[in-house]
Amino acid sequence: MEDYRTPKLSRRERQIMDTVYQHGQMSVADVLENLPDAPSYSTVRALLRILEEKGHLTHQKDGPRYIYRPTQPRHEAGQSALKQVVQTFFDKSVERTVAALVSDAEVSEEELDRLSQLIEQAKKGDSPS
Amino acid sequence: MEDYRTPKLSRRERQIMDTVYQHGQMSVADVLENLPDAPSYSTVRALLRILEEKGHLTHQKDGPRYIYRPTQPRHEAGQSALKQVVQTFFDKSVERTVAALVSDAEVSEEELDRLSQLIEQAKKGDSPS
DNA sequence: TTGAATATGCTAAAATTTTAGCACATCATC
DNA sequence: GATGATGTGCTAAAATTTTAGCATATTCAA
Repeated sequence: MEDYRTPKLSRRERQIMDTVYQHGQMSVADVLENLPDAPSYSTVRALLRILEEKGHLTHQKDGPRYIYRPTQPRHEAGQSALKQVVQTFFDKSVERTVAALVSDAEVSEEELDRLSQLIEQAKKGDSPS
Repeated sequence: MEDYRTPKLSRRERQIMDTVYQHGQMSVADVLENLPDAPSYSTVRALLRILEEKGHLTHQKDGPRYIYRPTQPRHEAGQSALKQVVQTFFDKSVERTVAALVSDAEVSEEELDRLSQLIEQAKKGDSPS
């Protein structure tokens, strides 16, 4: 599946994809509300149609209205987005990236504990190649 | 400073900013080489000029040519980009984000150790609010 | 010091993106 | 089963982005 962050989407298209990923699924009205510099209803519909044509969204009917969802699973798109950031800003280093994440403050003591556990698990569980 | 990932940059502009952040600083020719679907030399120059106008890049002369650098420090832009991804794909949870990072595999045993240390330091060092 | 190579400055056309609006469908309710 | 509210389908104009090209400056080496 194509990463929607590859440079094939326009500004508005990307905005919309981000919102939809964040919310899981959305009606046209939902998207409109969550869009910066909100354009018109028509506009949003047009963009959603285009994104569906390109294969990034699907919709299903919910009574009278369409509900849109991403076609690519969220965790997959997330991995891909993350990878991009790691590559662009952190020299492909997971370590540096985590450092940035925990230095951002607002990470509680508890969360740090859970992070420790997380990493311990990773040490055991994963393929020790 | 404005985040260059806010929806104010066009597709090409964002491509260029990413490359420049990744490389630190670049000449026009450098950028051209590193751009997907490479356009013409003129095109790249035009885009760089625009990005400079918008305040995202500066240039200095290196002999005959211009060398471009981001105006916003890399670590700052990185934080900001990271934040966006965390928000969009990981419910604003640092924990989930780190989980995704270490589950991507290709994280060596050693690196996991360093991550442990990193977190231990964070526990001590940071403001224990 | 002159010429070739390699830069940038600037302008305008082509292509794409973004937007709005009209026509028609569907739904809920009175 | 009319009617108002709220949907979508489709088309085309406006705005922006993306591109290329010509003119001019600078550098470097013979």
